[in-house]
Amino acid sequence: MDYTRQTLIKDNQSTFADFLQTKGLKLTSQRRVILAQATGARGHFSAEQLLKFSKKQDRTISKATVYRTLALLKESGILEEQDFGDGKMLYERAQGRKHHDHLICVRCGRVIEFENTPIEKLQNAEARHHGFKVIYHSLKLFGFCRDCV
Amino acid sequence: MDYTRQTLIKDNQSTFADFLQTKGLKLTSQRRVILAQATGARGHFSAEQLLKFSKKQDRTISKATVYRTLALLKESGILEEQDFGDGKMLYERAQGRKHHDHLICVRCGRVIEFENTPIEKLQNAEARHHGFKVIYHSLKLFGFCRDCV
DNA sequence: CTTGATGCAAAGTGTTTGCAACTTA
DNA sequence: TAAGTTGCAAACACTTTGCATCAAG
Repeated sequence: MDYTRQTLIKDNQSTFADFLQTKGLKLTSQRRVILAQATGARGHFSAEQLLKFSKKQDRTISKATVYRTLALLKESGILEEQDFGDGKMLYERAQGRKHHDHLICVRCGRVIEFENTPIEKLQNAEARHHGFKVIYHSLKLFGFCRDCV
Repeated sequence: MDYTRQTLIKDNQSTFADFLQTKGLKLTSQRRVILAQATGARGHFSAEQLLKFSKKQDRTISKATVYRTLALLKESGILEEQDFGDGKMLYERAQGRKHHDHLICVRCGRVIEFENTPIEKLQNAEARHHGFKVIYHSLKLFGFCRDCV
């Protein structure tokens, strides 16, 4: 784990602590474990996977607590929720990362991230044309990745 | 209902009949009713709504049959399934219509459709850059519509 | 008359919630 | 020690499925 990664996790910790304090909520040992696992994970993960990882550190952590903490991590901007259409939500680290969209391989499930400013500009122009104010968007390209074509 | 609409519905009927025949499936009275309601509906509708409409024509039609028929209508290309993130799938007529994307108002739920070729071109270029072959895509812009800003 | 389709209710899936016991601040 | 948090199991919402009966071809 490199320096940047360490720094980001540190940021995540204080962001979450501040978020909880501001809302009069408590930083429990379970929340600490779940935060650590969520921000330490690479790529996209499900609630079920997060539960599994968290249980390795504290076997008493429950599914309910994972879901409740996931909601807080989303609300605080530390995680972002993604729906790739496979019936369950996936999560990824959001804080300190730029917005990006996804290419999803329908065969192997691989997810590739990309940023494309020209597309975003055109999206905004399109929205403006309809008198629409965009808050967030979701662009997913489904198909075959290099290895699955 | 105008001439074009009539023609489209006719197309839907023969498409579905052909589809079923090719697969050795049967065109039942329930399927006829559900097809008619699905292709006659305007805009986006849920399985539950389709069941409600279909029951008006034949009160014995069941939820299970609606879901099973919906799968066939999707497979035959007559309907397209959309997930606007409200916990249930929505459907829209697809046959004979151009591909389009959606603006979704997070306050009133209104859905605006748009076509944007330049965006699609950029998407394909982006995919190509990753050695990715796109089969289909989903672009949704969430925000406030003109009346909800 | 054979094979697929139907309605019903039960099962499934991922997620949320009520509650009594327990921690954090 | 007050107020939020936890684990558990039950509840939820949507969708799917097993099965005996029914109907299309």
